[in-house]
Amino acid sequence: MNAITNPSVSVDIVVFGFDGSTLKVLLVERQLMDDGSPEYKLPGSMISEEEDLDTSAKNTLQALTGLKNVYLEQLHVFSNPHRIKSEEDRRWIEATYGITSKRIITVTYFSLVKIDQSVLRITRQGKTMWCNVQELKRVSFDHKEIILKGLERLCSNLQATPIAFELLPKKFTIRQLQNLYEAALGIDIDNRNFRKRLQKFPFLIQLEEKETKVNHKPALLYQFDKQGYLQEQKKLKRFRLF
Amino acid sequence: MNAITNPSVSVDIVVFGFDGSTLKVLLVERQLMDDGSPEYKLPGSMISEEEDLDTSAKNTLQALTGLKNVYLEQLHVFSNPHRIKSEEDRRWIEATYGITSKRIITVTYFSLVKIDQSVLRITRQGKTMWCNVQELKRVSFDHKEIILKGLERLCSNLQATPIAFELLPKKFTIRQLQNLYEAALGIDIDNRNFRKRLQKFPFLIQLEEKETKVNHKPALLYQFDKQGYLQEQKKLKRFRLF
DNA sequence: CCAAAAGTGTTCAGGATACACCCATGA
DNA sequence: TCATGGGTGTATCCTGAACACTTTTGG
Repeated sequence: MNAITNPSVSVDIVVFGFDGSTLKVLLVERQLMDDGSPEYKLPGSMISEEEDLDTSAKNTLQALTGLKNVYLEQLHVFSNPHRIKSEEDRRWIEATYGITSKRIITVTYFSLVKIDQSVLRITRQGKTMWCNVQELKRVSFDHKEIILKGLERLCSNLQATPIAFELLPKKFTIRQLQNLYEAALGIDIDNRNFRKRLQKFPFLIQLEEKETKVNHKPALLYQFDKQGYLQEQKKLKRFRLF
Repeated sequence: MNAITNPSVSVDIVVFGFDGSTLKVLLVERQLMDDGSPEYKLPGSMISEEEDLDTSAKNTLQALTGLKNVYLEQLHVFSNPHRIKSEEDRRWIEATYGITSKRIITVTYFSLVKIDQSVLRITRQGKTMWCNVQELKRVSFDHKEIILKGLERLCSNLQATPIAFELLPKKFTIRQLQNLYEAALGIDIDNRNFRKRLQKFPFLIQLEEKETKVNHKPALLYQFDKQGYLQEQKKLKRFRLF
């Protein structure tokens, strides 16, 4: 990171991904001093004095995971003066950033990525891991609380905006979209009614292509017309996908 | 404010009030050095190292305006390294807080109060003013941008949660509630349909009392059953008021 | 008795839900 | 030819929108 570091403010990013059936969150390995057992935390870092926080979050994410051009929005500020509890956490911060300040305020970000082969290659290079959201165990600091806040945001955004397409591959099937809603919101959706609803959403482009190599009737592939959506969105009312 | 001040983080609070027909935002006077002409800003201050930010916001609001026990939630972080532009602003900050740091990150809060006689008495003691949201002129720093963010939040909260009652007096009429929605969202609502919708909302208590001293048919007064709502809210689905 | 806002019901169109069978492909 | 998930239509219910007149009070 460049130039002067602000010793009391950090950014942490909750990155969600979807592999077609389950929701994942991206964690990075934290080197522990004592025993060698690995522990995981959210990607994050102290901020530079010369960047706004959106930029800090973007740069941090790229530095730690190689991800860029991903969806990113501010989530919440966590500021409890005692949010860094353990001696171990304190020592890790000192060793990593040379900072001994007792109190660090973290501004958290909410991010979504399409998990495809290139993303898997990139994220495997760093010491990162895609963890199933249902099976989170130990995460460092108060990062579990932050992830829960991210999940809330995911649910409300899924219902208010066409954010789902940030999690799906460019070309996707209706079933994948439905699986995403079902997994994230924890609900069952009637497939026929879901398709009917999608017919009224004007920014889904049906492609000529179909799935291949599946041993059942291959599904048609679709694409989200993001350009069209961004243009119309200002003028028109809100389009709800679900 | 007590103890150590963090020189790079502040809180600013957007307080909305409703006088029965128009939406207001609370501003405090800023003493200018040069000419004596008053300028207004949002209530806010630098933070103490010993408080979480919710507490800082609460205390700041009480210190500057006398308001307490009001609705308060985190709004957004404004962090542009050049958000403090003018020399005048810089000098004001140095004179007020003794801080010369170039960059201040502000964590903003969204707040709602019921404007009644006692609130008017309290807020008139400080150098504060309730400004009509439609008629905002000069406000200091980037506070206009912050107020606009607050307005967005107000609109989405009004549609998602029963937050309207934080802006109305304890006992209110249906018409006041409708006026609030119309003013904040900038829409017209059919009164009959509005009343029908309210009948399905289980936490409105119709009182025996009526308006007095109006030279037309007096309206029945209602109260929001906040206790009941808070209890049921967890178990049940979301109640949408509008 | 007049002015002003309160309060009240019905009709209609569009959206949400529930539900069962045939189709295309790989193995 | 079988197993697997893809894709389709209809009937019913519910919700939201449009719309006009009578009632109660103060002056």
